[in-house]
Amino acid sequence: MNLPQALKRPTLHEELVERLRNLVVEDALKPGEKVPEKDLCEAFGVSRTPLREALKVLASEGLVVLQTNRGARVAKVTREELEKTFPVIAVLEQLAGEQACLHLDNAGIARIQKRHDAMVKAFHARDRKAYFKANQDIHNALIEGAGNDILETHHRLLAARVRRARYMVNLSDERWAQAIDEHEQMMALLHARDAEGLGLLMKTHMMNKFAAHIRALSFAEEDGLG
Amino acid sequence: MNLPQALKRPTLHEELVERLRNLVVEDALKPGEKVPEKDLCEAFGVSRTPLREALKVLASEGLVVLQTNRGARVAKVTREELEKTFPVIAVLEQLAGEQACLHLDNAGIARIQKRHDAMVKAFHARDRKAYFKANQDIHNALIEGAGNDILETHHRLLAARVRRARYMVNLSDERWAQAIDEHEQMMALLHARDAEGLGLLMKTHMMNKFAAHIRALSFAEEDGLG
DNA sequence: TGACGTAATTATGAATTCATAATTCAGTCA
DNA sequence: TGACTGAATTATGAATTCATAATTACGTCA
Repeated sequence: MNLPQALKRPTLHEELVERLRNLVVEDALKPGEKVPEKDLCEAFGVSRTPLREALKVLASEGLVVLQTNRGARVAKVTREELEKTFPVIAVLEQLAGEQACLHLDNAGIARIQKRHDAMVKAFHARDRKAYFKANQDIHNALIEGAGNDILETHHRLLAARVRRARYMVNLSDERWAQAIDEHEQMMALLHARDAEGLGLLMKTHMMNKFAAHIRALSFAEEDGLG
Repeated sequence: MNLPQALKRPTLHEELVERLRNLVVEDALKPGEKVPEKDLCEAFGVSRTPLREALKVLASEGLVVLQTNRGARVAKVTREELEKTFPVIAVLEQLAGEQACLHLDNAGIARIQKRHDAMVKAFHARDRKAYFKANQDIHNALIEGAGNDILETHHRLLAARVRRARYMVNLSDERWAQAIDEHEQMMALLHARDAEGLGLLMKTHMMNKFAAHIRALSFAEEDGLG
């Protein structure tokens, strides 16, 4: 029998970690900006203690940077950091791809296929927002499909740090088409349950994504937006 | 010019994270045990506030588990968790091996060779403790050699969670000899700067290590020590 | 006018306090 | 004796307070 774990009520600091993380990822708190402790306390209606606890956790995740006696700032996502983060995400996705092939049942694969179809539809409709969302869903589903929560946790931590950057670049039509093509191949390999193949493809897919981002970032920097 | 980053004095909670982490990794606080908030406050001579902040961080690292209104316990390292953690460490080491080949200069490789020699010496002297330390040093040096602090951070987080388990198993003579052999090959590939080769070997090396641990753990469980 | 030094203000780290949930323990009754 | 009840104790989460570092505002002098 599967007894429910001693039920877990949330504490303030846990909720705050969630909500602050969202503020950062959704760009309500911008990189480099100070995290206004007092204002946030008022906004959330809590005292400083749980909020500060939450900030410590976010700092350990790398989403904010703490400066002694000078409070917290939202971490900047530098190009250098992207260059270090993407390869790590890539190998985690590779592992996820391999494991997903082994662990997912047919129903699980069908669910991913559905999302894939939605993504292709968004591509043809040139709906970038829907595409982005579906894409994210697929990757998350594959990670989940690996059935390894340690892998999932670390992937999530890393993905959170670059997600903001990923919202900002609007990929070129070429890259977009290429990405769709890669995803088609991924689905084929998943259906064939070619673990090694899917792993390798997911890694290169991620590195291609990365290269596109760096390129886009270069243009942005030239335009003085970096 | 390379300006020093706004110099960073440590805060109490940061020091406490360090010291508590050590207590857990070095097995002074045992898995499943309650973390005695009050005692630790007295021992460290601090109030509960910074200590609790530190516990939140450790919880986000997975070293302790928080239960609402029931305090913190040292996380148990179950076999299931080992089974999920090792593959992730393995792919991170693979990446590290690849990158280290590309980034390390000759001096860096020489430093690792020195540690390797020390490890081989400890092996011949059958000094398990010295071997374990040298082994750890080598792996850490290779990770560092990759020159990717994101990779390093996540490797450290994962390694911390299994280190305790790794202290406990005493590897068989066969496995020990095999490990030495694998390390000899690693050095050869590093000198040859065969990035792909070293990456693959480090991955399988880690998975072999893992298999040996699981075997040892099985015997321990049969002996009723699990 | 503008750079410098100093006082006032604010923000931060950490200790303390407070309300409440969990645990312990004594007492009761079957 | 042993399971149950409820009061006493303790531990925990969160608010508040306090000391000090950082920042801002202001006044002085070149």
